[in-house]
Amino acid sequence: MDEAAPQKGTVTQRAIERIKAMIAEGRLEPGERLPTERDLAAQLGISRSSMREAIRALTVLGVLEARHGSGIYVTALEAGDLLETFGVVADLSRGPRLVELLEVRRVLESTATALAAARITPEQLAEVEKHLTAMNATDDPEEILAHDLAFHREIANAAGNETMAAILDGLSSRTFRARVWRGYQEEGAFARTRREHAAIHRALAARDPEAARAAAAAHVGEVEEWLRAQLGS
Amino acid sequence: MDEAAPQKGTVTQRAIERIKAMIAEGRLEPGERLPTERDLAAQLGISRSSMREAIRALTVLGVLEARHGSGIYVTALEAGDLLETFGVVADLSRGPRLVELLEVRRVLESTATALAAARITPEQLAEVEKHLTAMNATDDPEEILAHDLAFHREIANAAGNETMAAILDGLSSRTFRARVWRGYQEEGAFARTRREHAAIHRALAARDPEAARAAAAAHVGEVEEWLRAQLGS
DNA sequence: TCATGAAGGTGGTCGGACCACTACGTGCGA
DNA sequence: TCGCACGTAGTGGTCCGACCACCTTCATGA
Repeated sequence: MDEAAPQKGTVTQRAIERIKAMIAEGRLEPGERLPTERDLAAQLGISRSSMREAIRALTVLGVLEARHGSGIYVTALEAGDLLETFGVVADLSRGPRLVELLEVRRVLESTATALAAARITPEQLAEVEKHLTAMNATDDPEEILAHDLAFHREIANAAGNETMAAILDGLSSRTFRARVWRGYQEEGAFARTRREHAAIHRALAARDPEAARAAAAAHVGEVEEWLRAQLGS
Repeated sequence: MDEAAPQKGTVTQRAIERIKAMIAEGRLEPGERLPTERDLAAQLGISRSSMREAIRALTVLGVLEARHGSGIYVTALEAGDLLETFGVVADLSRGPRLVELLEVRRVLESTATALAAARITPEQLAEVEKHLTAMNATDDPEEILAHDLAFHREIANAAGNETMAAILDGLSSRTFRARVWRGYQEEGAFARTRREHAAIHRALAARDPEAARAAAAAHVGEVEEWLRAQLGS
């Protein structure tokens, strides 16, 4: 009775779609445990090998999570889970595409910073300050980079839009920033970066969304312009 | 005990990282053909099964492309290839996260429309008009949706940022819009949508970026507000 | 010269075997 | 009775070998 199977694509691809559909239709809830690989394979009438490939694919997409010895589970399906793969884009992009990514980041980062200025709590602001001072208190590039990332991440979180924060996180993935900032900082951009960070912080403390937007846009824009110039030469 | 044991994660996961690194380091160029699955597995000292899972994972991420009978190739690594998975996010998001996604789309769409107003060519503008009139000339929801998507896609392309266009494409994936718009249009929003689309087109034709930005923001914002209200009730 | 088809190579699928880890219940000892 | 160690079943992780489906290439012959 379960014949009439449309032979489109590979069996693995079909399995991926089936599982995705099950989740989209609500037949599988976030956090729920799936049947075993062996059972799932039997249900869809495919081999365990093919089913494993499908599961692996959905795992890297952040949809499923496999726990060795325990079972396969649907993730919480939160923004962070599903947008983790965004980092891959940033890591594998080169040349003009890097500028485009920074352009997207400038747009989102400025908006997020503006929102944060209106919504940030005193606790979150204190956290931002912590990373700001820590960033200025060291000369270790690695440490600076880490606090720089945390600085912007905290702001993005304060904006109250998890999806936006997750995208920005991907756009600022460690390897991405390391690649771009290495050259940028070598040109003595430390002082400028500090001033820009200070300006962002001032705008947040003053609860001034427009100033925050401008400061964030200028901050990312500086890097963007530098990179554009680099590619031109 | 163990000497130089990189035993972190599964072998498949390590294989994924290895291949990704090879591409990031430029040892594999876009479009280049990889060794066979069997050779790759031998090179990394793992089984073909595990290697296949790694390849499948990178395939769904849009990094690799497997051609049956021919070989495995690195994709062009363009924005569209890597951001195809973005649609999964839109398809599997529910509740409050849908509003967040629309918020992101509002920010990016308004920026893209503003850029398009400054950069769009007469040919592209004609294409936009084509979809606008086609959209208004039918009552078939499916057709309207298709032209609606094409309308915004053409504008995003005219903005000149492929990455941004690809993200917007994912945020407007067919199933995503179908889910949200079904209810939205049922409330007789057709007339309002037409007015908004007309306003966007006018701004584009007038090469007025600020007007275009405002019109696009209002357009997405309407849906956003409606969805927010839906979730509240 | 060009259509044809045979052959080899490649990804796709399958089934089974075994390993590594987890979860849970049993039973021992305190 | 309680607590903990241990054993055991079940699960995902890995490997192997075989075969199938498809593409590419090239020798063949009209």
